[in-house]
Amino acid sequence: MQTFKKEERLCKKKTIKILFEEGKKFHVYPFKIIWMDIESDSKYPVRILISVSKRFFKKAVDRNKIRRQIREVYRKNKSLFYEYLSRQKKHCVFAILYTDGAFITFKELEKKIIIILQRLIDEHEKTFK
RNA sequence: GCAACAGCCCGUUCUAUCGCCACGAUACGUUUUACGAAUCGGGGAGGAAAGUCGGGACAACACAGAGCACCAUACUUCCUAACGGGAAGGCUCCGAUAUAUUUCGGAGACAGCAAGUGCCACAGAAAAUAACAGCCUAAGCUCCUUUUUACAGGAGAUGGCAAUGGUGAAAACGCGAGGUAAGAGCUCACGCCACAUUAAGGUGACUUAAUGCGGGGGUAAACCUUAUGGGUUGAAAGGCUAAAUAUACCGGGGUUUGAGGGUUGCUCGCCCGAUCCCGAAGGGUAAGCCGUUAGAUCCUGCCGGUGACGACAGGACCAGAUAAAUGAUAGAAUUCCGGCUGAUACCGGAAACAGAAUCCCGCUUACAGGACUGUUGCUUUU
RNA sequence: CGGGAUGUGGCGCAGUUGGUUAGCGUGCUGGUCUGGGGGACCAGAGGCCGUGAGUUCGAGUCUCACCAUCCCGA
Repeated sequence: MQTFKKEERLCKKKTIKILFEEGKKFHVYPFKIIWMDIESDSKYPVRILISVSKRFFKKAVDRNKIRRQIREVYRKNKSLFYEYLSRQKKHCVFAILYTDGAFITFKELEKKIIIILQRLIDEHEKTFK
């Protein structure tokens, strides 16, 4: 299912605060990923936060565009990560931050996101073995 | 037909696949409400949503009053819920055309320096009381000379004057005549300006004409004066539900002889009035609903008005998110740019400015391209 | 959403009530002292005062609009 509902987004202020204080981080240019494991009884295994800083893109239109493209790519490719987590019976939250001042094309974006999801699985395996 | 200027309006479209947000309907599950997932239906950024520069609506608190501050505005009339906005008009200045002055276009924070105070660098005698240089010394005073013995001449003191001073952004209304010892709006004619009165036109600003009185440097985006207006706060307003608890303890100060609070900033006055303020330290919560989208609303027609705009009739319901929806990809069309060409075709690239957050009316700023209207110029055809 | 501050040589800052030629420290360039470096001394360059209008005889300064940066308020 290539959906992206409210339950799949990270909305709780408290959770966000904890994530930024205690989450594990890695970089895949031009992104920065912060993730952590949580206890939850939601039917969706992952909650995600997408952020594009005002520091890199001054105009709201540009920020919206990048955020929407990231969301779109994630929506289409997330099944990989979902299947893995469902097998492990784990829940996870992560934030994906765009940390560069230039645009990249949609196809490049797609490649990067797939790399990120693969890396997340790897990191997750390392942590819980 | 082309070009320039001004005004006004629009501001990409279609298809496929996969999504997001709220609403309505249907049947289903848990079953009191409500919630959950499913299907269907129609809806989902802008002319500036931006800057947050004005003004409102709305909400809470306050609302015997007086004075002083403070802030805003500033030609007139009208429009508007209101405005620092808009319309029409007046005046001043600038540009063009013809050169009496008219016509066209543009700009103007456009009340008052003749209410007071301040400031005006350098230069210059002097930047506003008129001083200095200078000119004159008539009348009256002192001395001297000559002698026709007083009418003269000279010097001094005393007094008068604002013409001359060529510097400056700016020089004591301009210019001419009279007048005088020398001079001066001191007087007069013409002209400029200010004020007052009257008459005519205009709702009015104002215009034209006459009479009277008068002479004034500039600067209020200098202080200020005058007139008018202004209660404070701001959706983080405010209301409700849920959850959670502790005015702990310590230090300082005040107090029924009136502390403290409210009343706009202050003073007076008025009202309430018995645990009140400050510091330090600590405990709990920080989740959701209403406000929140039907309104100074939008569309069409017609009428009134020079116009901004208003009245009437009919129709429509048109975003409501909240770590924040309104999208992504692919293809096609349309427009523009570049390459190539005699021209099409073809290839490549681009599609402006920009994203609602309580709502509305303005202003300002950004903007690819296009449509319409008007004026002016050139050209072609009839 | 509301309120406020700042913008001046490369960098950090002064600049009064509009006035003649916009200063200071540091850095830069050249020279002198030294055998050389450091250091000291001397000289010099470098500014349309964030941008654009307006008021004024004359704006870094006054007024308006815009741009950028920063801060405060739950």
